[in-house]
Amino acid sequence: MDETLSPEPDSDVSKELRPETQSSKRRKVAHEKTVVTVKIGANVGKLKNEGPPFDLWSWRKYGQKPIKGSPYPRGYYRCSTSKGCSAKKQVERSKTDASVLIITYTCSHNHSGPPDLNVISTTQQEHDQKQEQEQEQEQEQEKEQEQEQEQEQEQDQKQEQEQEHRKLEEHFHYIESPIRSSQEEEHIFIAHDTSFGFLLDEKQEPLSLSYSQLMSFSTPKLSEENNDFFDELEELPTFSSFPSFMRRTNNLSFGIERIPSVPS
DNA sequence: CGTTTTTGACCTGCGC
DNA sequence: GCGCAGGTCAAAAACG
Repeated sequence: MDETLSPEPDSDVSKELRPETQSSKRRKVAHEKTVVTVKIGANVGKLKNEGPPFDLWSWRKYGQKPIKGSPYPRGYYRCSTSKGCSAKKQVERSKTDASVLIITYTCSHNHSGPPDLNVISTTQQEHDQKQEQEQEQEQEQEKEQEQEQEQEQEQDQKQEQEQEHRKLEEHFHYIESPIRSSQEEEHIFIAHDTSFGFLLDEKQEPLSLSYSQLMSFSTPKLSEENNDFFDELEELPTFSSFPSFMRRTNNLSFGIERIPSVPS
């Protein structure tokens, strides 16, 4: 409003704009910071706009900024499930690996959790194994991408729905590893997935995490063909589109039929 | 019509 | 003290 347009030199003005005094803690103190690294396959490109709402939360995008050193911009999302919810998340692509999405969650939800969430706890064994697998997969990532691009067109959607189930369990790994980049608690969830764009089935069994983790875990989805697409546009996909369908239907059956409107 | 996305501008924190 | 980068807000546009 006026304040924004004509900010007075006085520092008081800024406070009026942000009654929550977040201005001071905005950068310094981030309540709970959870970093989620999601590895996605090229398959995701299929479901252009809708990925599986892992977290089942509704996110509203409120900003986007190009990040220094990264070819991809960072998207800022806010929880729209509840008005007073201060949960936020930042979604950006790894500068080195376009197939890796880095989602940073801040603050927790004030309201009750999403409808259905199955709980699974990742064991340390998995944790270790995943880390090793991760490294291997990273190397294979490039190969996979090429292969997937071809396969994705051939694969049948119906089959995917069934296969997804298994794939999720096999390929989707969430690794929680505490990292100390700051004083806050940070966890890294690394999700290896070669075909995730369907876990939101009615079954909802595939994606399972400890509730507290899932609480802030969301699944972004790529749009379009991915790499090329982003390379050109240099922008992140907006995975926050699922809120709309979420609210309307219970079964979360989003448009698998949705065909990427990518110019052939 | 209501909600969400987009986009530019503004503000704050940090480093030099 | 200045400049840079990141983060948020708000108005307009787009979409369902």
